[in-house]
Amino acid sequence: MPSPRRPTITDVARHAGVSKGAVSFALNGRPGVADSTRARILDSARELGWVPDHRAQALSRSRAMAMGWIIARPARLLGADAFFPLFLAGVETRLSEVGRALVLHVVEGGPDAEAAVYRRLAAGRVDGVFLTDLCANDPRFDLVERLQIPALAVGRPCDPQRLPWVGVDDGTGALAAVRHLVELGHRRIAHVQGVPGLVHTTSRRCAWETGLREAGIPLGPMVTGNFDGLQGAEATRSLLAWDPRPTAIVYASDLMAIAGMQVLAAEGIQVPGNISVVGFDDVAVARLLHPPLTTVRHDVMAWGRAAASSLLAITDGEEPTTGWLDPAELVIRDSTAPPPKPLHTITAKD
Amino acid sequence: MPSPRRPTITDVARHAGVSKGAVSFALNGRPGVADSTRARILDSARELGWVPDHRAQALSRSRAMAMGWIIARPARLLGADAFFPLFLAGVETRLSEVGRALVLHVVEGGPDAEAAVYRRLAAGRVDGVFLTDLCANDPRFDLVERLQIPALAVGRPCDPQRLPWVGVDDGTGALAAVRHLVELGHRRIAHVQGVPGLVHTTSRRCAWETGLREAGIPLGPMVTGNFDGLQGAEATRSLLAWDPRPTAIVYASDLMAIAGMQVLAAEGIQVPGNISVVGFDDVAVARLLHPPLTTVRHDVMAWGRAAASSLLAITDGEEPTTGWLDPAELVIRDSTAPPPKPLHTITAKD
DNA sequence: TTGTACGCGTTATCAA
DNA sequence: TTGATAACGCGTACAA
Repeated sequence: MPSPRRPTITDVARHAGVSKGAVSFALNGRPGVADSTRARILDSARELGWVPDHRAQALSRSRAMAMGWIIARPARLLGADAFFPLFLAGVETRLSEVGRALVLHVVEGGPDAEAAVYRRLAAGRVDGVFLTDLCANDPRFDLVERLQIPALAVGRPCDPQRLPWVGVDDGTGALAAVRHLVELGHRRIAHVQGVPGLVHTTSRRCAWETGLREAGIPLGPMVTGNFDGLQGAEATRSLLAWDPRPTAIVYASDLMAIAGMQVLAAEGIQVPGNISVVGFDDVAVARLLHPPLTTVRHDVMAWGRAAASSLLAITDGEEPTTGWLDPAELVIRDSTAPPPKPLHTITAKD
Repeated sequence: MPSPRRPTITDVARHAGVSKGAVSFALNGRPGVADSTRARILDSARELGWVPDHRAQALSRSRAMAMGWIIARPARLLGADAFFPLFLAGVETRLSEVGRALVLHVVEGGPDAEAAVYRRLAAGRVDGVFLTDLCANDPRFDLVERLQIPALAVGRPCDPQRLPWVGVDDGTGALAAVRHLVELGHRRIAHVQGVPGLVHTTSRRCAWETGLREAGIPLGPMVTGNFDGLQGAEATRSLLAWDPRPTAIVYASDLMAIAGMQVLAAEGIQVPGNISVVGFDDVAVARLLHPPLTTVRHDVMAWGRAAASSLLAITDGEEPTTGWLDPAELVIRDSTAPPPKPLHTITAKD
């Protein structure tokens, strides 16, 4: 059996008795082809089972029909990341609608390795890139400019003029969390922040500070966690050593909060009876915990969709939508409650 | 400022004073070019900052230099999936090593929409595809054959002759879980299975049945869950209504187990005091729960790496590694313990 | 509508 | 052995 070579546009042209150009016009729905001819061409294409060759199309259109996302992070951490799969799902659904693919790269090994991947992608592999995990003085801003590759920042860059961006204001949600705790009567509210340097770590911490300040509460203890939850456990233990001990802890991620709750449970500290806990992300298990976790939700899939739309606009030469999407919002469940003692120390019942 | 057009191979050739062909030979490290000439060409390329255009390379080599992974599942579920991010990370690290990209598609909307995406990818967008979420009589086997696109099954297909495959034997781990419970003295061991039809759902359930049979225990109650954890809660409630009530539950996923534990906690049932719980996957939070979850771990990243290696071999015309990787293994933590009552009801001191 | 040059790297052919 | 030349892959776009 001879290997049935995939039909090319030439085969379709011959079959329909027209030229290559006519086929191209007909299939891209452009004027200049008589209706009857167009119908004949479409029939031929269907009959032969012709599908445009992606490589040829990419070359002649000078477009890769794909977007790139480079994640510079130890691959193992992706398993514990709340943002990654949902953002990806959002991006993907949007790109699929217009026949674009997502080219994904996970790169470990420092800025040089990362830059090398950007260079590879810029050489016609993708039409644009998403920049996630923004940090202060992000070197990728220079990089994409030098590489002349369209880019979209996911989150608000420190210099928002430099690049189009789409962000979810997580500060609003974090502030709502602190206000919620203040309303419940908490005066000693600690914070476990995320990886230092990332803009969302900063924005969440600043929101926490703002919340305390507007309530006239001195800044409470703050410790630093990281991507996985393990640091959340350690951070929690160090907070418990504080004197006076915090009555509430605002974590920068659900995973750290979950790890923290385990430490509290192991120490015999009731949540929310003795200490209130707030997470961030609203991961799938958050509502399944005991107690269900009060947390801050952001619609990450919608974020992904919006980011994809913006990047598509950029690469298509249109004006991209840029700025904030719906802000993150507080989801109150059962891990927050009034603090154990009436208010402050004045009722020195201790 | 004139837009500094990216240099082409012709520019390099002119700069080095040789022909296009010579440049191509030199840069691909092939014989037929004098060492001095080769060095001159490489210098020119470096000086001009030339990087081969991916689109042109793909067209002339008739290779996309990318692999495809089509996930036919509601995008929203990716956020709660334990397999997806880790498998992806494993695939990605391997593909990156050889300069290949991963083209990802999430598709909702039934078999037709799915088939359409395979057709698109087969038209030169990728060189091969991963087939995950295998099910009995999987229609994709015919599809990839008809499309003549190299494919690798992730997991053991029902007909393992049909396609190269790489799997992790989760039955071994599930069986170990049941044996562990039997050794602890459990005689009423329930199972919450995953999405019906998937091969791993079947293999886990069969392992549970085998474990019970070899212990001489009649098959206990079994209920069906799904991808997200919510069904795990409902399933657990229905198991609690069983009489006599199970003393242990083996869940087909950690997420369902976590949801189940919340139900148990809400009902005032101690874990593991009253009921033992076993999960599956060993997600990041499993060890962070209270109590830490006994579960079955499979190295999903290694699975991804191995799958990528096999698919690369296939597309490179080599003999792919196929078959089982290291089996899943039981991780005993604190959610399992002897049942509350001595043995059965008869105290049959076998 | 047709014919054909073009995009750009690869490779077969052939001359030196 | 070295290297130039030209055909090739396949869809697009413009002149005719």
